[in-house]
Amino acid sequence: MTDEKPYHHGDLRAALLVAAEAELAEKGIEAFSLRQVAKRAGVSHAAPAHHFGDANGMLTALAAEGYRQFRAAQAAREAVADGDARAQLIAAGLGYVDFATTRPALFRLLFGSARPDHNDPELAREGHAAYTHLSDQVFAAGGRSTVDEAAVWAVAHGMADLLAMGRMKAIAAFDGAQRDAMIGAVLSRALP
Amino acid sequence: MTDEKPYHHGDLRAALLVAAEAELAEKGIEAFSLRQVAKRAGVSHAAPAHHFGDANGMLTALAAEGYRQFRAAQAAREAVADGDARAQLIAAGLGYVDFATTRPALFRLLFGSARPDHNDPELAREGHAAYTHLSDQVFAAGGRSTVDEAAVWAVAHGMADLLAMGRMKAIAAFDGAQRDAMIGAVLSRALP
DNA sequence: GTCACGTCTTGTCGCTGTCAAGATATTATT
DNA sequence: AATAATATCTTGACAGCGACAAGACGTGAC
Repeated sequence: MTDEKPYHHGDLRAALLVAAEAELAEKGIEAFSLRQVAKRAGVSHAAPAHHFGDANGMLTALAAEGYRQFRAAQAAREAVADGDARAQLIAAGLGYVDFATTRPALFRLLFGSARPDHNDPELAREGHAAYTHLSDQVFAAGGRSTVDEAAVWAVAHGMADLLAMGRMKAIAAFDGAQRDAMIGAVLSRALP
Repeated sequence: MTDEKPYHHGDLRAALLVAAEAELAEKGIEAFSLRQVAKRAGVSHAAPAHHFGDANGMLTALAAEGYRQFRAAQAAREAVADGDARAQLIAAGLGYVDFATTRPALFRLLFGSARPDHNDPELAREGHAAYTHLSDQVFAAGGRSTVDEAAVWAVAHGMADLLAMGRMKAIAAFDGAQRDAMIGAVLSRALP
């Protein structure tokens, strides 16, 4: 670690993002406070402004990081799944749900908040990469139309969102292999 | 209308809910302000407290009203659809999406916000009624398992959420009958 | 060694939600 | 009918918030 503290405080931008994710996970997006993030990182309340502009800028940067974690969650499932295209698609869907249930506040930041600026170049790039990954897998697994794409995405996203919000109790009641099997069964229907 | 103005100002509770819905639709839930709602209704900033307790209490009452509109949107589609159980289920799904796209902020209040208190008796009752309606239709249309229920709900909710947030551009690009046909095709896959 | 620049702090502003206290209008009691 | 009790609404205050301005501080360039 040679370039760890290039300036006064260290790599404050990265430290603020870590603090922001923790704050978001604890309080939820509707109680997210920029000043609390600054306090958690041990800096003054105006320090974040220089790195992110304003609070939405900080959430935009956090969302970009969130998309990387989102794709990592899918990659983790794909790595332990069978190699055929259909199994890989199911794995990606399970990773989609994994991310939503283990990091619900971050998931809502990505898909259910108006605060991140999705026109920001970095965020747009990460979001597009996530979409492209799913889309590619749909076509690799035999999908041929926009409807195929929409169906797979809708199923994965719907389960992810409902489980993240604690609404789908019929499935949330299970865990482990049973739960994966149920989610996989639902995902399977999207692509005939 | 004999009992329209039983007290000082009139039926302030109802007037506040109307103002709150307008405010929510214009500003979104993340910029929702109780004081702005009071100003819109022409009362002091502390007037809402007596009727709703606090801001979350007001959003709880608004969410209960939202669930009634949610079911009304489904009923409107069902009324003009064929009578067989499967067509009725598709219609309910189309109504689900209609509500999300025509009232996105209210939809997010119901399904994507931590602010309404879902343990509130009225809200719990309305939410349960909405769930029961969809569940009944799934079984009427031949569904037999928890997976059938989850699949239909996930598809409808996923499309609704993604369209409400403006994410599913492939389908948002269409409108009218074409759009209904695509959404209906996606819904159809959930129940084999 | 001095200057310019990037980084962070302090202080201030208007706005927010909540609480306390008081004013006003309706209803109940006698 | 007069008075008491209660429900409704207003005013005023408080701490916390995001944003902005000004200044202090450390770093690197020349």
